[in-house]
Amino acid sequence: MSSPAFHPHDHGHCIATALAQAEQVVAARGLRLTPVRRRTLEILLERHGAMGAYDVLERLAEDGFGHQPPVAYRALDFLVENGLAHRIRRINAFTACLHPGEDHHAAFLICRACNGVAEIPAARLRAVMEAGAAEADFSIERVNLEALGLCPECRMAEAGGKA
Amino acid sequence: MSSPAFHPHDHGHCIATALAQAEQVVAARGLRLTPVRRRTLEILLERHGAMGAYDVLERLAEDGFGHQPPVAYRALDFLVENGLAHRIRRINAFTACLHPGEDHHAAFLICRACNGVAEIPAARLRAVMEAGAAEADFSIERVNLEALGLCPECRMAEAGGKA
DNA sequence: GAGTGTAATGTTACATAGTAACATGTCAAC
DNA sequence: GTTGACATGTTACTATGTAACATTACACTC
Repeated sequence: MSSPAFHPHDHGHCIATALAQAEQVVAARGLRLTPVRRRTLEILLERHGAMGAYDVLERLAEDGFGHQPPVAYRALDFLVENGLAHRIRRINAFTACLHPGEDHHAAFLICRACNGVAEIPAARLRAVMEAGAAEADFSIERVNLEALGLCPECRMAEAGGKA
Repeated sequence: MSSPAFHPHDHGHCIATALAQAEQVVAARGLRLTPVRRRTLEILLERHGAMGAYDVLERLAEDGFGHQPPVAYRALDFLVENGLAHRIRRINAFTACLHPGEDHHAAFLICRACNGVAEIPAARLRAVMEAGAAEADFSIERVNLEALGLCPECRMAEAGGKA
């Protein structure tokens, strides 16, 4: 299953795996997964949702880290640059990457109700995009592939109206 | 050619066509292309680039319209909702739609150097995205498909370094 | 052609998101 | 034990986006 985000699963396993992989990726690049960075990743991993930088910052502050925006942005940028997290422009938020190190291109399904984010493989999407770009003689460096909608749970809730 | 943005062309024609089509679309929906809205569209159409809301606002203010952010955001939102313009999240900007009324799904090629934006057809991209979403039982409502990179001109300029 | 309802425009005031610049701290290597 | 590089922290600010409400324009009715 490519996107467990919207289905029940052993989430502790998600976290452990992702953290372990993160350690590897970072070590392999001769970088350091410092306390702030690690904690930031953990915060993102706690749920399959997107979090705004300021929400992350609040959590970091509670844990004794700095209280100012750059603290969060620096850690988040580090994670994004190293493929350990993704930035979701559509909602100005960040989400942990579930399979880092695979140098994948991901696309995102964003639930507008619960803010959940599922990551789906985007190799084909990327290829199609490249083809379109080639026609315009445009060279792609990065892509943002994001869809907004409703996850199964929230769709049921909306349709049923059984609050 | 699907994306004239990065190639020489009769730009006056672009503008005239888009404005005429805008009139039609709006009329067909029983809405009004008021002065602010029309002027906002013209401003966007002046170039095949993306403009921030505050840049648009500045231009509107010069022309005697309101000076406050909601003035620009309302006009821009109106245009986006009616398919006359697109919002490019990646760079927090807006761009005129070159073929409104076709109820198309567009993807965007954004030049990071000159801020130019080309619109490419995204029917296939959308279909691929839908397929991925279906696997996760996710229902898509809107998509953002954006690529950042270099347009032909800017790539030449960068490569050559012949300033 | 005065009155009324609705949509559009305008304003103030604020909320949220992101960054530049610089001071301080940490730590490995020499 | 000093140096250099990187990481963390701060202040202060810029940029982007909205909520709430006052005012105006306009179509429609009587």
